[in-house]
Amino acid sequence: MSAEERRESVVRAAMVEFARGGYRGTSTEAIARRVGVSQPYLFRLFPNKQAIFEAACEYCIEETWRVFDRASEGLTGEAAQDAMSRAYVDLIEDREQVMMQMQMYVSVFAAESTGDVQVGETARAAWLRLFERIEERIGGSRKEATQFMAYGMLINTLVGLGYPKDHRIWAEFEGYGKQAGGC
Amino acid sequence: MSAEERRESVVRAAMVEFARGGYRGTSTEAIARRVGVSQPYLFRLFPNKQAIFEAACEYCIEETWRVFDRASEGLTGEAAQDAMSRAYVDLIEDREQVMMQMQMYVSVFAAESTGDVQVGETARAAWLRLFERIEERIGGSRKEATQFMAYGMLINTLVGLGYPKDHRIWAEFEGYGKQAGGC
DNA sequence: TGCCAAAGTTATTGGCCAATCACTAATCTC
DNA sequence: GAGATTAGTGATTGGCCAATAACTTTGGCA
Repeated sequence: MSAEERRESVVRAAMVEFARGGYRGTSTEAIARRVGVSQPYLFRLFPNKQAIFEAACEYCIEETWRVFDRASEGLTGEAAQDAMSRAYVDLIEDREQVMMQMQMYVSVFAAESTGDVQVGETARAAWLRLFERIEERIGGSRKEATQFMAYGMLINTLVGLGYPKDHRIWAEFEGYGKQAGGC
Repeated sequence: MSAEERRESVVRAAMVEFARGGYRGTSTEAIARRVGVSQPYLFRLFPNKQAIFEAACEYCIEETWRVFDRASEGLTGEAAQDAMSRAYVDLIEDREQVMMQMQMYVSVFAAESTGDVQVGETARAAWLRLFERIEERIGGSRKEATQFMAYGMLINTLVGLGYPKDHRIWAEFEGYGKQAGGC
């Protein structure tokens, strides 16, 4: 397998592991095991652990956009928003995707505390890009986009906390744990 | 100082440290240093590190409610909601408070992966209690309460990512980085 | 076929950290 | 002021982990 292909498989594996354990709670050993290579080899593909984490963050945000994009292709306004809402409800079945997002959010502060501002800048840029793409797809309404993201972040929280699908806290989110949607 | 008083000062210090480093990224040594006691003494006050973390989670959620409660005392409906919105905008000046919440959200998944379901149950119960108190204060509207929480979680995310106050991403949140409020 | 570059491994190290143990200092109570 | 309870410390240990260095395997192509 080429280095480039390996790098991508590392990023995917890293996403799963980091989603679970966070930056500090995930060993490079665990990532390597999941990929099926030796632990030191990761350091041939990436300069250090931090770089793997950053790649996983970017990948995760891009992946989220791909899901929204595919779901709302050719749509605009409310129709696009509905389509993306439904897509997100599907996406969160994959708890790892959501948790990696959350890990990204908490890691910026930690990184800043150790003097590393790079992580924060990368993360802010990635998130802003996602926001603006959604805003555009919805039809340029900042207010709508903000609300869309707000509900998304609440969903992330509820997923993180692990409320079961049929818990009453999900009541306002039609379509999750039920048949069909349109949030 | 009595053991009970010490325990509380440990929890407060733990909140600050965990907010920054997360569960795995925070050493008991760091917490002890902040409190001003020796590291082994923490294990006289708490059975283990996990217990300190859980106490910090509960404290953090309670603290959040106290802020809302104080701000909206005697109010109901929209007035209460406005008051709480404004109070939250003040609260997030203290980035640690917000980050501890986020750490709590991401730690449940990690704990579950190691077979510990206790953390999750504690966290879900604490969060649900906060939600229901807010819901009641607002006047019993689940929809309004959900929206309130949703915007709260978005704010948490933006704080986590560290967008400066005057960044355009905050545009929808009147009162943050500006003079007055009413979100 | 033989070579070389890219892919990949084993062994190791130095640092960190939760938790335990054995011990000391202060405070209270009669 | 003795005796006991409570607050608190120093030293240690066993396990984990990021990163490095030195070495081996594999595949393509002249």
